[in-house]
Amino acid sequence: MRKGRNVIRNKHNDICEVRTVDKRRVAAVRKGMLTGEEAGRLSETFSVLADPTRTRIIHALSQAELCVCDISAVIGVSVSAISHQLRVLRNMRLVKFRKESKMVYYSLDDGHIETLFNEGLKHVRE
Amino acid sequence: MRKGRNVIRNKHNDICEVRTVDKRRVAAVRKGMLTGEEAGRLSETFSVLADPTRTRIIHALSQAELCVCDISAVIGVSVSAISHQLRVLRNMRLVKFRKESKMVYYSLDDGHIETLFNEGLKHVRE
DNA sequence: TTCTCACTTGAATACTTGTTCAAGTGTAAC
DNA sequence: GTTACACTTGAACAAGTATTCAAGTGAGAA
Repeated sequence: MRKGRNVIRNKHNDICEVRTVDKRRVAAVRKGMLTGEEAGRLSETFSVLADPTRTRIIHALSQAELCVCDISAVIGVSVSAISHQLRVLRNMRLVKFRKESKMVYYSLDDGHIETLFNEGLKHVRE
Repeated sequence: MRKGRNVIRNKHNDICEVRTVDKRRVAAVRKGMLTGEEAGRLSETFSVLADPTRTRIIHALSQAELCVCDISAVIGVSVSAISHQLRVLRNMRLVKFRKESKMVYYSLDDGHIETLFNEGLKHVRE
């Protein structure tokens, strides 16, 4: 049985437009809810894989350690664009690199992201 | 042993700036590479979870079937914004809905996405 | 030293995206 | 009929992002 509608107030103490329909259910779900910070970090993690260039970089590096220009050749995107994306991946500590004279070799530095990638691939391939 | 640098040509038959360093490795990786379409669908899938509002909606719906205004109340985002995001989730067939008079009840319609969500959460919580 | 090469970086541009606001739909109550 | 309500939708705006281009770095070859 559904409870009556209730007007609630937000933190600014304004009249809140939101009306809850099922107070009990809302309270229960809200209790188990992600914190704003958790939701933020979670979506940030998924954002890394939300770009086709980055997914392809990660996929390529899951197969072999590669230098920047070889990643560029494999994926068919300019060296500059790859370098920019590698910086994103570096900042998130998802790849590591090794310098050998002029060359810079990149490889994956996070097992989780590979798991996530493969889980996503499974979903796409049904 | 590193092979010599090679200038390759792209599909437009222009001289391509990209030089491969290790032809064999590049060829091998390229062979197992994702197609452009696969990479696109993969990153599209991850894009769904790349927004905190959507991750919270999915998390909420993984706990209970909820109407729009209750989702709004749980998450603390306007009904309109929630509705827009629900459309995205509907278009990707990740949620289903059920109408009961004036109310619309949403619930998850894809087990894969819950798996992906939980895998991501595991990563975030270490 | 000078030159080339592999890569990085900053600025600019074009594109995408999330939220708000206002208007609109359809159902139920009055 | 009118009103209230739950939700949807389109337009507009702001914020974020991926790529390109040009310049810069630093290591090794000449």
